Formats: sequence, C-alpha cells, structure tokens
Amino acid sequence: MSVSARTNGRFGSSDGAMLLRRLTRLADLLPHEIKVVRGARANVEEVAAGTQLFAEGDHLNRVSLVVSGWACHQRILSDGRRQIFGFALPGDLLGPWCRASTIAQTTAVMLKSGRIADVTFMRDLLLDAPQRFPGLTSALASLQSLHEGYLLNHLVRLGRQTAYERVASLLLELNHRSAAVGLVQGISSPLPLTQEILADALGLSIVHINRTLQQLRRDGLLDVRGSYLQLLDADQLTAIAEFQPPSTEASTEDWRDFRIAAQVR
Amino acid sequence: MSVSARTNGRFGSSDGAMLLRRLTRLADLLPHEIKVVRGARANVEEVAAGTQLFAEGDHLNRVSLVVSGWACHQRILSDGRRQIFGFALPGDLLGPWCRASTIAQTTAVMLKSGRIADVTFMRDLLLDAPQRFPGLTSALASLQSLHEGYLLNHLVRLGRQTAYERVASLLLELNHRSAAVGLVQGISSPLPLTQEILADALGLSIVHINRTLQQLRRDGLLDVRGSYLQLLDADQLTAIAEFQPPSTEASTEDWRDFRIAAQVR
DNA sequence: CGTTCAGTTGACGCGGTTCAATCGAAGTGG
DNA sequence: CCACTTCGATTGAACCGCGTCAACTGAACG
Repeated sequence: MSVSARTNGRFGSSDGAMLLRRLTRLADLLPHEIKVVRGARANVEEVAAGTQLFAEGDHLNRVSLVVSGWACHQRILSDGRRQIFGFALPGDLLGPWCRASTIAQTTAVMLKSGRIADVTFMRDLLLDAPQRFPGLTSALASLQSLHEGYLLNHLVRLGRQTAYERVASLLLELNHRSAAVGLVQGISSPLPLTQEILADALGLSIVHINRTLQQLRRDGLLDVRGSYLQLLDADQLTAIAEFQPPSTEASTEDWRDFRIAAQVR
Repeated sequence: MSVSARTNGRFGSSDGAMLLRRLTRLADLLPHEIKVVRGARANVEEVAAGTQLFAEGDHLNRVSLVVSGWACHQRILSDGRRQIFGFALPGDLLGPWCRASTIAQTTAVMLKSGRIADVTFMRDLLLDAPQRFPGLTSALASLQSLHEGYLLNHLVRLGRQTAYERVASLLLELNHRSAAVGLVQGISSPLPLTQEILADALGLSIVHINRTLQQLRRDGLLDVRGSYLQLLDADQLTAIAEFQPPSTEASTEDWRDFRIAAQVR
C-alpha cells in the first residue's frame, strides 16, 4: 500500500462549486448559507490511491469532502479477509458530519487518487448554531440518510441475493450515485474499481466476480470496459436486482416546517 | 402475521427508570435533564409479537422506546426472501431519534410481545434547544453510533464470515447488548428468536442454522435452550467470531468539552 | 384430538470457492 | 530500447459449504 504524495492546496472555486451543487440538490439553502459555503477556505490535498485516510479506532473530528477520486470504508479480519462497507464518490463526505467527533468504526482508504478537502468548518457551524443553518442541517441529514440506505441495500445484497443480483445491484447503485454528481455521460459511468475490490465489497471471490460480469455481458445487460461501466439495459437490471435508490428523505414540506420553526424563534 | 392487541397505558415509574438507566450509561446527564426524563409522561402500548410497528416508506416522526419485548428491522424481496437488518432489545429506540422526521428505510416488526413507549418528546427537546441538553444529545448520539456499529458488524458477518462464525458473532453481540440493559443472569441471556429469524438475519437457511447451532453445542461453546442462550466458552467464541463490541464513542472528555462549550454560551 | 408451529434429520445438488496456470498491459531498471 | 517484474483479468478443474426438498418429531393449543 503506497503512501500518499500530498500537496497542499486551497479550496478553489471549482471545489466550492462542487460542494454547493451537491448540497443544493439535497435541500434548499438560504442565501446566507450559500454565502458561507462559497466563501469558505478549506485545505485541499492531493491523495494517492492506496492511501489510508483514517483507521478504525482513530479519534475522528475532521470532516472531509471527496472532491475527486474514490474512497471506501472497510474492515479487515485477522486472516486477511476484507469486507468493504461502501464507497465514497466525488461529492461524498467522510467523517462525523452529523455529530461531534467520534471514534472511527471503519478504515477509509483511497481507491483512486484524487483531491480531499477539509470541510470541518461546515459541521462546526451546525454544532454551534443549528437554527441559523436549517438548509445545511437538512442537506447533511439527507446525506446521512442516503448513506444509511446504501448500507441497508448492501446488507440485502450480502445476505439474500445471488452473485448475479449483487453485481447488478451494486453497479446500478454506483451508476445512480455517479449520475447524482454529474459523472455519467449517456450510458457510460466511471467505475475505477478492480474486480478484487468488487469481490471484497460483494462478499464473493475474484474469480466469481469475473464470471458473473461475463454472464451479465453475455446477457446484454451491461459492459465493463477499462474503468467505465456501460449500462445496456438498465430497466432489466433494475428488475433483476430489485434496485431502489434510497429516498432522499427530507421532503420539501419537512424542511419548510423546519425553516418556519427556525424563523419563529 | 397477527394484529396487535393494543392497550394504552402511562409511562410508569419502572418504564421511566429503564430509559433513564440506559441513557445514564451512555452519557452523564445534568440534573435538569434527569428531571425532564423522569417527569415525562409517555404513552405506552402493549404490542403483540408479529405486529408491524412501521413499514418501509412510511413517514416517520415518532420515536419509540422498547420497554420490553424484542423487535427487528427488516426488508422483504418480491419472492419472499427476507433480510433482517438488526434487532431492537429492551432499552433500544426506534424511529428518527437523532433528526427530524424521516422516511422509514426499513420495516419494523415485533418479534416478541412487549411494551412500546412513545418518547418523541425527548427528540423534540433536542431539536428545539440542543444546547440545553448536552447530556441527552450525547447519549442519543452514542446510541446512534452503537447501532451503526451493529450494522457494520453485521455486514462483516454476511460478507466474509462462515456460518459458524456468523452465529457465534451474532449471539455474542446479542448477549453483550442484553448485558448492557441488565437482562443477563450468569451465563444465561434471553434469546426469544426462532431459528427462522436467526436464518433471515444471518443470510442462511433454517436447516443450516440448526446444524450450525448443533455444532457449536457439540464443541462445548454455547447452548440454546428454549428461549435462552448459554455462553459456555465466551472467550473462545469471541476469538472464533473476532467479535468486538462497537465503541461507546463519545468518551468522557468529548462530552465534557461539549458541556463546557454549552455553558459558555 | 387434530392442527399448527418450531425444531430436527437425511439425501442430494448447486452456487460459489480454491488452486493453478495463462495472458496482456503497464511500468522499471539497466 | 529491451528483459524483467508486477498487476489485473481470464480460464479450467476439482472441491465443498450451504441450500433445497422432504419427512418426521414433540410441544402447545383450542
């Protein structure tokens, strides 16, 4: 596992825009919330694939934004078996973004090199004065719900689905999440994951992942070429996997109630 | 699936004591926090086994305390395959206790009849004025972390452990959780679960759960009699399952920092 | 006293693992 | 620029953990 080559940089306008675009898709932000996010200065690091961002048991305070690259949460058993809990795509957060510091329950590792921004300031705003930032609160809560939903979907895959269904379901989810942050072009979405990584996520062997992907390809449902995934028959895949993206939670009404409550005070 | 026979009751002193004991083990409560919890009046219902408490997609606002009985979170696929995500023991909460209302991502079902108290008031206190209740905030956040940890442990079981390890790990966890709420007597802890339920939690068939339990019994590690579990060799079981209970998170220092911050304001 | 439900057992088969070898592409050092 | 290595993907053959099917038991219940 290589050590990262880290170069410090500043939260550029494009980095801030990515965060803002992500948040505004999750909840409506008030003008001053937009200003706070846009005006923030965050450290940005270039991080190499294989770099460990934090380990299980670490005392975690920092909240990080994946600006580019992919990461994952994982745990490794004493004999080397690895379970990947989930992935962090560009636009996702790592660390305790909905509460104060915690002890990490997973190890986070970069799977594809990219840029990581420190956005702890955002969480700290909410801890200090949640009433002033109802939109941010709602957006981060939605993000939390989404990630809970991903975990639950993953449990169903591992517990009750066949290899064929598991692969279909995970690839649909990753495509869905890529689409939500504008990474999908047509039927082609990025998939910077080796078959070994898919295997460790889906509780299968590398060999069987390989054969299952071939089967899906032969059935004309999808194609994995290089580090891109092509969804050739998304409808049929959705049916096979019984895939349902997690609800974005906080409906507009909820969040409006919350905003009104905040204004009254 | 039977419908519940519901009889309304009031939050008795023993119900309030159970909640308070649970919370004070998770964080130190300030005097006025203790008073608020103790003085609360909550509706309590008697709920039969098999009752559905809420379903996936439901709009959830209410926060419920399991006073007695056991419940679970689950999802069912179209062909009947069921995955149980986790269990709710006496002292556990159901519903959105760390945020405002959400859309349920799981279905909750009573596995053993018991009493369910409505403790939504507690969540609402925190939403209104988190600064006034740092201890409660911390306790509920710890509870959240614990449940996240249970989900992660469960993912490892389903993804990367053998049937033998899965059963050992789950039973250790349930014993551990039972102990935390004072339900364990000696080596004997309650286990009001059928083999079918264990199978649906662990992603195995009933038949194989049965054989695995027999193997564990033959190996002198544990015994399941009636609705009780006897741990005969907890150390060896812990080694086999590589079981580690989730960290209780918020260490005393964290929470003290938080309290000081709250007092300054 | 029949019915239902949880647990138990045996026989058999399949989905997925393991082992081992091969291949191509991408470095890497001389 | 070419051997040498490394890494990810691929393939075949043998094996096995666990599922499926089906039958049977005992306890609880009305």
